[in-house]
Amino acid sequence: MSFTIDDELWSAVGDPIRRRMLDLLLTDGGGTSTTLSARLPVTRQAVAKHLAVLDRVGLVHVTPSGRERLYAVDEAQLARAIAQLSSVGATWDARLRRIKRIAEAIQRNQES
Amino acid sequence: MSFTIDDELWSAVGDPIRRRMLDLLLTDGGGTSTTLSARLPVTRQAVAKHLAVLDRVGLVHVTPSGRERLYAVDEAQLARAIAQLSSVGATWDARLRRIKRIAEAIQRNQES
DNA sequence: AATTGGAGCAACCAATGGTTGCGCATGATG
DNA sequence: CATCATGCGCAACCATTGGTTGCTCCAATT
Repeated sequence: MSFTIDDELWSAVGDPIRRRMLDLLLTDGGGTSTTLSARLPVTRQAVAKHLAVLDRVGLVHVTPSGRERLYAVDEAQLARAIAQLSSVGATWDARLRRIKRIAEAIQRNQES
Repeated sequence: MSFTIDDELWSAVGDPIRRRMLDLLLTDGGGTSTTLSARLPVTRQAVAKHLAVLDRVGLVHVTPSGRERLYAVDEAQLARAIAQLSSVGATWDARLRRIKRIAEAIQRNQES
């Protein structure tokens, strides 16, 4: 039980386009809806919507500069998202291992 | 670039309900749409649709038994999904660390 | 044979990710 | 200074998806 995970955060990084956006923002150190859309297979408007989602969950923050709106990754929040990802992965991993252990125990029992 | 990630697999585990379903299937060792829906905040039909999604990407498999259809987690496929999760996490983590390193280097430069 | 209960199917609804088209404001250019 | 052009936001619209209800069907139990 007890999903320590923040569903909003997860679903924010659940979208493949948003993951690529985070990737671009990380490697380029920032970007606008226009610059991002130039490197993605979707329109500027779609990118803007995604940026709004990422902004809502705090994964990016924006700094207006003239007529541009420059977005950059919030590193602390991304770190939290990463932690939650690996947390769920670890949980499942542990369960899989437990199942395997039990299965092996049963097999040992049957052999004896 | 090169997203080694299988978007279908990711988006399958991207849904919070489906994650909880996988969780239940893992802990209980299997279940049907009816038994799962009893422990989830959605209807049997919704669960059935989710099971169809999980089945399509191979995260679960079904064994008909009488009038029931028993679903269980495909451990190998789940293991692959976990690997991809942690892979993306590791990538981002590395990028964050690199950024931090660069930032520190700059700061050291400015101090000198 | 009648009843019960699990599962599938269809219609429908809301939210989301995508598009196009437009207007607006601000920075660059003559 | 006037004009051009560009970056952005807003609105309407469409397709897909996750959810519901209502029904039928089929197999197990009694």
